[in-house]
Amino acid sequence: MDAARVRHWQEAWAKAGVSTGRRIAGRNKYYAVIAYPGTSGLLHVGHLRQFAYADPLHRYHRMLGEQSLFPFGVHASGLPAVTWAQRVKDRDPATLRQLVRAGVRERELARLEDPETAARFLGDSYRAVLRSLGILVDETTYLTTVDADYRAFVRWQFGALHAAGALIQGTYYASVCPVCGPVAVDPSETDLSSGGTAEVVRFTTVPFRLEDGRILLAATLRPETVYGVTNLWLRPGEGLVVWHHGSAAFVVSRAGGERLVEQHGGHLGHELLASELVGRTVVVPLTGRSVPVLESDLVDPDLGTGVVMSVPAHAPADAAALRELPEETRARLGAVPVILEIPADASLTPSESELVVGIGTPAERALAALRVRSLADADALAEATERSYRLEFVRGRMTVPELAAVSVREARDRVARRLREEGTSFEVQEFSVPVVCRNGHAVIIRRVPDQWFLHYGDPAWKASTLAASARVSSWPPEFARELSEIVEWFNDRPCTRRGRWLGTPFPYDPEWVIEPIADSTFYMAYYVVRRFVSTGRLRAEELTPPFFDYVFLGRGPGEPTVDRALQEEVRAEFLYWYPLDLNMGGKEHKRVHFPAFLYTHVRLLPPELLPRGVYVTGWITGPSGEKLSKKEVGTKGGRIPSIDEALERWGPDALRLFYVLAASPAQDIEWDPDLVDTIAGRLDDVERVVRESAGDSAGRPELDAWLFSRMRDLVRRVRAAYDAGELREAAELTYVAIPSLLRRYYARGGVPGAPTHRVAGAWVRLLSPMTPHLAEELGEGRFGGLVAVQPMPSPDDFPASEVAEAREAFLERVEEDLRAVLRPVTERGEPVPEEAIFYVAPGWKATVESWVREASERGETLGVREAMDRSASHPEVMARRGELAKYLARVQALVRAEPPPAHRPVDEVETLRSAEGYLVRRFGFRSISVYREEEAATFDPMGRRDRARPGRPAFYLMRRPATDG
RNA sequence: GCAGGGGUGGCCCAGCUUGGUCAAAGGCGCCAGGUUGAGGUCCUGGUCUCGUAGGAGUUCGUGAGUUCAAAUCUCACCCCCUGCACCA
Repeated sequence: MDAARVRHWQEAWAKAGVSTGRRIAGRNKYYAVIAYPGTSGLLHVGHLRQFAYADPLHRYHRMLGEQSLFPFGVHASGLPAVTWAQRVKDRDPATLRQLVRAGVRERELARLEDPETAARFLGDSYRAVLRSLGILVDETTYLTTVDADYRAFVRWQFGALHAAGALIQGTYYASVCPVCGPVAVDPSETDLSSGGTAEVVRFTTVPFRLEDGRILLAATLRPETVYGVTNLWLRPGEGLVVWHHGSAAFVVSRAGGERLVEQHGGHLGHELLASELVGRTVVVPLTGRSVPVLESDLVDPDLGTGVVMSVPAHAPADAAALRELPEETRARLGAVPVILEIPADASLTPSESELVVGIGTPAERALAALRVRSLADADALAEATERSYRLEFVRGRMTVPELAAVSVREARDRVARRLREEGTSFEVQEFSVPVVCRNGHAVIIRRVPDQWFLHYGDPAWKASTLAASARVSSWPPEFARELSEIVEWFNDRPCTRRGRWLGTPFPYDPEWVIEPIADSTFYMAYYVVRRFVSTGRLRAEELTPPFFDYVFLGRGPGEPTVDRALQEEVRAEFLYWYPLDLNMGGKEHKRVHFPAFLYTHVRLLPPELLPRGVYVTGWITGPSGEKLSKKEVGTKGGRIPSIDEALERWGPDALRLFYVLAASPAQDIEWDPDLVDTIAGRLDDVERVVRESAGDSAGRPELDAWLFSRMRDLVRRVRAAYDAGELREAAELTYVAIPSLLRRYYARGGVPGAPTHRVAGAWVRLLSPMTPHLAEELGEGRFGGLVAVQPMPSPDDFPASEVAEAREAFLERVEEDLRAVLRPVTERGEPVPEEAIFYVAPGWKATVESWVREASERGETLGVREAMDRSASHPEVMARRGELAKYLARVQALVRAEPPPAHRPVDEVETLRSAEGYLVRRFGFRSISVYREEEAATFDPMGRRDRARPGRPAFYLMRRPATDG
C-alpha cells in the first residue's frame, strides 16, 4: 500500500472522529491507557509495542459498539528532557543526526536547548509517530506533565494525599552529584556516564580505641566478625585524617572522612600518616582484647573508611595478607580465632562444599579451593571472598559464647545494633562501583534529613492496596501474584527532590520538586478533565483544589468561580470513564509505577472506582536481549531503524502486526527485520486472498456449510482472544488460521462466490483492529463506510454445521492415512499407484467400538465373553460374531489411546465418493472406488477390507499397467 | 540470598492453567516438485529414526514419582534470564 493511501485512511478516520470518546449514557465504555512515555529522545521501533496492543484493543471495543477513550500524554518530569536538551546544547553527533533526519533545521536547535521546550518538541514528535501508524488516540486529552493545568492537578493530588495523612518526613540517603545535584543511579544511565549498575553497599563502622583516646574507625560488611579480629590494617604510606564528630575524634582515610561528613555531619581536622600508628595497639570493642595495627596493601583507602579490621579466620583476603607478614609479626598475633562454623548437618551444594574441604581455618580452605597464593591473585581472591561470605552468611552459626549457635544472619544485626548503641558506630553507604554523572563528576551518597516521603509502608494503606490488587485483573495472569508480592514489599518512597528537574514544585516546600514517579500515578483521572481545558471550556487557573475535590471525590461545593453546571458535567464525565479498564505498560513498570498507581487510587477513590486491570508487556530487545533505549538510535550503523525508516520500508500495518505476532505480550521480542519482512509478505497474501474471494460461481452446499461452520468457530475464538487480552492468539487466528481455512476450501474444490465473499466480509472487519489500513483498503465499497466503525462480526453470522465439520474431519483423517502409506512409496521415487479402493466399515463395528469405549471410561477392558453376551441383543453384531473376537482384540488398545470420536455419524461412502475429484487431484490417482466392507468380497485382491474401522476406512492402492490411454 | 520468569524438534517461537485429538501450531532454514526463458518471487509437498501399506521406536533441561495415559501434574536437582528500590 503506498504512502498516499495510508495517509488517505488516516485522514478519513480523523475526519470521521473515530478516535473521539463520547459519553453516551447507558452505553458501555472502554477506557484503557498506556503508561505515558518519558521525554528522553526520539522514538524508534522499540517503543511502539504497548501501542500495538492498546490501539487494537480500543479499535476492537469500538467495533463492539462501545465508547472508547484512548488518551495520550508525555511524562516530561524528571531529568530525561534535561539531559536530552543538554545533548542538543552539546551538539552531540548522534542526537543531531536524529534531529536532521526528523527534519529539524539548524536554526531551530537553539530553541531545543531549553528542557521544557525540548520536552514539548519530543511530545509533538511522538504524536506525529502515532498518527503515522494509525494509532487513534484522542488528541483532546494530549498533555505534558509540565503544563500549567497538569501542575495544578498534581498540586491538588499532593494536597489530597497530605490531607489523608499519606505524606511524612524523614531521613533519607540520596545519590547526588556534588556539582550537578541529585541523580538517578539505574541501569538506563539516563543521568550518568558510567556506574549505572552500582548497588548501594552498607558498611558498619567499628571503633578501635588507641591508648591516646583517638579512635581508628574500621568499616566492615560483617560486623559479627569483630569477635575474630586479630589486628587492624592500614595502607602503607596512607594519609589519614581526623574526623571530629560530637566530642569524639576518629581516624580515617581522606575519602572515608569526606563520606562520613556527608552522611553524618561533623568536620575533618588535621592529617597524619599511617606510619605514625603502625605498631601501636588498639582495643577491640565488645571483646576488650588488645590487637596491633599493621600495614598491608590489601587496604583501599577509597573504600569504606580506609581502616580495615582483620579477621583472618573468615576473610580470605586477611588470611592472604597475614601470610605476607614477617614470621615474627605473625607469631606475635597468636592463634587465629575461629568464631563461626558451618553445621555438619547442613546440606551444601557442590559449589559450597568445595569451600569447606581441607584443613585450616575457613578462610584458608577457601584460599586453597580457589588456588589463591597471594594478594596479587585478585580475581580468585575476590571470588573466594564472595563465595565464603555468602556461604557463611547463609549457613553459618556463631560459636563464640556470647552468641553461641546464633545464625550469622541474625548475629550480624545484633552486633551492629550493639555497636551503634554505644554511639561510636555509624552506617556508611557507598556504591559498589564508581558512579560518574553525565558531566564527569563522581556521584556520592548524601544524607537528607528532612526528606518528604509517601508513606507506602503504612500498614493500613498497604492492606487496602493489597486487597485492591487482588481484585485487579492482570495480564499476564502470573503478574497478579507478583503484584501483591511487590505491594507487600513496597515501602515509603521519597516523593520530592531538589535540583534542576522538570516537574511540579512541592506545595508544602517550593524549594523541592515533586519526584517523577509520584506525579504520574493518577493522571488517568486527569485526562478526562484535560479535554475540557484543551477545548477551551476550562482555564488552568480555574483548576483549584475545591474544583478537583468536587470532580474526583464528589466532595464539597466545587470552585465557586466556575459555572456549576460545567463542574457537574466534568464530574459526570469522570464518573462515566472511571473506573479505568486497563493500564498498560512495559515490564519496567512492574515494581514502581503499577504499585504506586494502585496505592494512589486506593487512597483517593472509593472501591467502585478502582482500576480494573493492568497489562504488562515485554520489551523489544536487541540481538543480545538488552532493552533498546532511545539514545542508541542510529548509533550502531542504523541497526535499529527510526520509525520513519521502518514505515518507509514496511508500512504501518506490517510493523503493527510484527509487535503482536512475534511473541506473546509478556515475552520480550528481539527486533528482527527479517521477521517484519515475512509478516509484510503475509499481509500481501491476506490481501490477495481477500481480493480473490469475490466471484459468482455456484457453491457446493456441503462444502459451504463446512466453511461457514469453521468460520463461526474462528470468529468466536478471535473475539474470545480479544476479550481475554490474548492478542497474539487473536492475531494468529486472524492472519494464519483464516487464510488457511480459505486455502483448504479452494483445495477442496470450492471456488470464489457468494460464500467466500461473505467470509471475506467478516474477515476484513477482523483485520481492522490490528491492520486497519489494509482493512480499509479491502473494505472500500463493501460496507458503505469506514471499516473502523463497522460492527465486529459475530459467530452467529455463520451457521454451524456439525455434519459438515464431521465430514471434513473424516476426510482429513483419510488423507492422513493415505499420506502415511504413500510416503515410503514416493520416497523411493516410485510412481503413485493408479487406483485407490476404499472399504467402509459396517455399522456393527461402530457398535462394538462404542462398547469398548464405554468400558474404558469405566477403567475396564471389554472381555470377549461380555461382548458376545451383549451382541445377543444386537442383531447386526450377532450376524458377525465370527469376526467379533478378532476385531475386539485389534481395536481394544487403539480405542483407548484415541480421542473421543466426533459423535456425528458420517456417511463415509457418500463422502468419499463425492471427494473423488479432490482425492484424485491431491494424490495423483487415476481413479478411486468405494465399497462397503460387507459387499466388497469380489473386489478385494489383497484381503484388506476387514481392516476397516468406523471413521478409518480400509483401502488398497492398486497398481495396474496403463492398458488404455 | 529473596522474588519472578524460563530451558520444546537445525534455529526462533506456540502448547503446559483444563493430562489423551502432540512427533508437538506458526515462522525461518533446508530438500523436492510446479510456475517463471535457469538458483529471485509465488504455489504444492516434505523435513526425529526405522519400516516394500496407514506401523513401530525414541523425543519437549536431568532424575524420580502419580496415572491406563505426562511436553502438560508432583518432588528433587542442574542451568539461564530479570528485578531487589527511588529508575520511566
